Amino acid sequence: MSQAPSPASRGRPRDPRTRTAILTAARALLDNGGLTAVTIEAIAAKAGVSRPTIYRYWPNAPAVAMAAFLEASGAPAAGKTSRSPLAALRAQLHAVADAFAAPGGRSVAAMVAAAQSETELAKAFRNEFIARNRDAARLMLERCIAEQLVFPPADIDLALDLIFGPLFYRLLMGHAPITRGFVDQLLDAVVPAL
Amino acid sequence: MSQAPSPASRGRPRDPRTRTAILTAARALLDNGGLTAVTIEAIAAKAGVSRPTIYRYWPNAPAVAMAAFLEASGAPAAGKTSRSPLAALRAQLHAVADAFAAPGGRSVAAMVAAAQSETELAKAFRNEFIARNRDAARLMLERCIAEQLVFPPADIDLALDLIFGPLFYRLLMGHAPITRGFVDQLLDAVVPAL
Amino acid sequence: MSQAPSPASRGRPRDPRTRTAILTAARALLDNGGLTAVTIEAIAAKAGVSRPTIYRYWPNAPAVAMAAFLEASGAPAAGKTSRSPLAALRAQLHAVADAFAAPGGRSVAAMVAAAQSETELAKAFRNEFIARNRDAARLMLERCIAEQLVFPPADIDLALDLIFGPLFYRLLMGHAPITRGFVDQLLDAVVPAL
Amino acid sequence: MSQAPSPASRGRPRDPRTRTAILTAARALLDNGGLTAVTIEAIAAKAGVSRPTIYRYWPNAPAVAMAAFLEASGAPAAGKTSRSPLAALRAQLHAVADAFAAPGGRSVAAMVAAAQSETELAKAFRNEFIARNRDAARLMLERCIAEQLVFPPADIDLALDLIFGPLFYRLLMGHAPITRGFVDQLLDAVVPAL
DNA sequence: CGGTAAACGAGACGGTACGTCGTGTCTTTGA
DNA sequence: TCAAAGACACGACGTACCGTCTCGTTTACCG
Repeated sequence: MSQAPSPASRGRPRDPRTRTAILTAARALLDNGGLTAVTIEAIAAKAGVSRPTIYRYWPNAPAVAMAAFLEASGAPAAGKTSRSPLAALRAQLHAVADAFAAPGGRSVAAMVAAAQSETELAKAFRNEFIARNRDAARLMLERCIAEQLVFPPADIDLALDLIFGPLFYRLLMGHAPITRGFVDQLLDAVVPAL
Repeated sequence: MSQAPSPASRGRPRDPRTRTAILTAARALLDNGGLTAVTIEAIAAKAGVSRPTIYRYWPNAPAVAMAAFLEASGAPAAGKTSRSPLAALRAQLHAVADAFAAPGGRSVAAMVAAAQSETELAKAFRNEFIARNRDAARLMLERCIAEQLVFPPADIDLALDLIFGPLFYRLLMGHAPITRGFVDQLLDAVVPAL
Repeated sequence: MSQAPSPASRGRPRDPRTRTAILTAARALLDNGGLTAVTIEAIAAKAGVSRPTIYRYWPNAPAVAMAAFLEASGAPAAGKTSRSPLAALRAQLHAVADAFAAPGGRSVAAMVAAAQSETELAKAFRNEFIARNRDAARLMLERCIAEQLVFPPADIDLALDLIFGPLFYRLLMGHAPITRGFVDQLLDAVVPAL
Repeated sequence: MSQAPSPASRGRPRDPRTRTAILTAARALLDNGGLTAVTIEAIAAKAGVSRPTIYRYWPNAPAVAMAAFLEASGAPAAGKTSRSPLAALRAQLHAVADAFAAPGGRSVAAMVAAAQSETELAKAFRNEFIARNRDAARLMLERCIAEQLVFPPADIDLALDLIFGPLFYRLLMGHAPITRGFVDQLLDAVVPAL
């Protein structure tokens, strides 16, 4: 009966604990059980939240899983700037390798899989997780170039593909383990190629 | 009361058309709709076969999909031996790139995804599809080494990871297209690194 | 600590248009779609009113429907006193028959149905709608008796049951139409029986 | 792979206990709780049957309730033929009155209500329950006429409306109890009117 | 005239039930 | 013995309303 031109929030505000509870539950389910365990039903039960509430936040189960995954996989530990950029890059990739090798690494693979069926998820995964890793590595590479530790490559994106490609390849195929030694070999082979 | 227990087949033999019909239907569903479209229900309807029959051949839907995929992705076209092994390797990878870029490439990604949740599928995919590609490439590489076209690398499997990794990386992330130019750049960077 | 609970209104008075809007919307939904279409959600949307507001007026959806129905089914048109009371009674029942036969008649049936599950509604329906019709007819009957047009029946309530019973029976069972001819036959049979 | 022109049943036959279990559970829920208690969920739980199974038999909850009701309200006890047909009619109506007055009478009202929203249910209720009662009464009436106990009425269906209408009217409105005395009064008024 | 109390809209939230889909198993009949 | 048809329990889906609540805003009255 009266108008409602309020610019900012209208209605009852969302309880911030709801969102957190959902994502925490989803993350836990993802870590055990993998992607198929992340059902709306299970999340609702574990988070103590009703199913419709989850749908108020995300459109379906994989979307929740992706959100939980991205939230959890925060910013990659920033390489210490004190070290040489080449050492920093190596350290950074070691961190990625560790993450992939750890039980949580299965989640990464699961999210890659999930991103195959829905464009929205693919975009989110690419723009958040993938871009995050690439950007960090790109920064290091550019510092190396600036300090003339490596020869400027024709295409820095190709260089990033050369570095990350084999890592994900091993993660997803599982034909060989992802060790620190593997990362070292990888860098030793790629860096001179630039 | 019962006669000779014929050592081989007992009772009504399996109609070979059944198996074919199932795989054909599964393949069709995989190509449109992707992995989620490959349901036992849909296969049964499309193949004109009952659901229990499918279960008599495979344990679940992803397994049928994988079988259909592997059956369809036959042996990679053998590189002409007349050419230089390096050119043959390049030609082979061009073929892979073409396959990945084609609509069927989505199926490859789908199967990678499917292989994440079940060990059995992962093994099948690795031992058939991945190994097939790697073995073909390994053969070429070894010929190159034999003809002293490339320096013998410390680890030939690492070399294969360097080659195939970026290809799958692009396929699965979709952050950049998989062109023949990309393959050429890739080889130009990797080969001298060996 | 708390002062006089001012007997009359405190705070902002209710906007009279709110009540009207809700009842109008409920009535419209009742007429199409029937009772199941009368949901709080739909009323709120149609009336441009928030859901809690409706609950401030009535406890649940059927109650709103009943209120809307009773409000709409105003007093039965008073029979002209100039005519003979018997003719007036007949005219009155013709009006009821017309109302039942009209599309709005479905609402009557719907409210009978609604009254089955909740005592409160049953009481309201009985005391308002049923009583209204019975009282009007009783008045006419008593006039007939006073004017010695009919023999004084033992039980006037039974007489009313004899008159209204078949009408509602046909309305609710739908095994035969409710025509004016039916009303005439009904009266012709019942009146001499008294 | 082969055609299926088998005339009789194909596939696994329905377990007859399933149907019974569902109807029994529905009937129990209907008797306590009324129509709103008859939810597919509750039936499934009580009958130890899965929800989809129920949907394989009936399209929705009211339909199950109706089926349960009709199954339970078997044939009306046939009046002893040894008595006079008038006495038999009276006895039959006494039985109906008893049924209406008993707790199960609420179910009858509930089914009348349910029949208001769906044509299919209305038809079933009319053709089974209503017709059953009417036919039994019609038979008695016709015998009375044959034995010249009552004057042949112009319209026997109207006579049935006169008899059953008030009964249902009281059942549904609840403004007065349904006693045997009421039935007697009813007959005493209606029979001479014919 | 300014404080207070209620009306009101918006929307979050936990529930319950819905009707559907797909799964994997089992039980028949028929080839 | 294979195969087709279909019954069945199970689990999850995504949706619709429910009734309650917590806000922010509005509007009257009353001190």
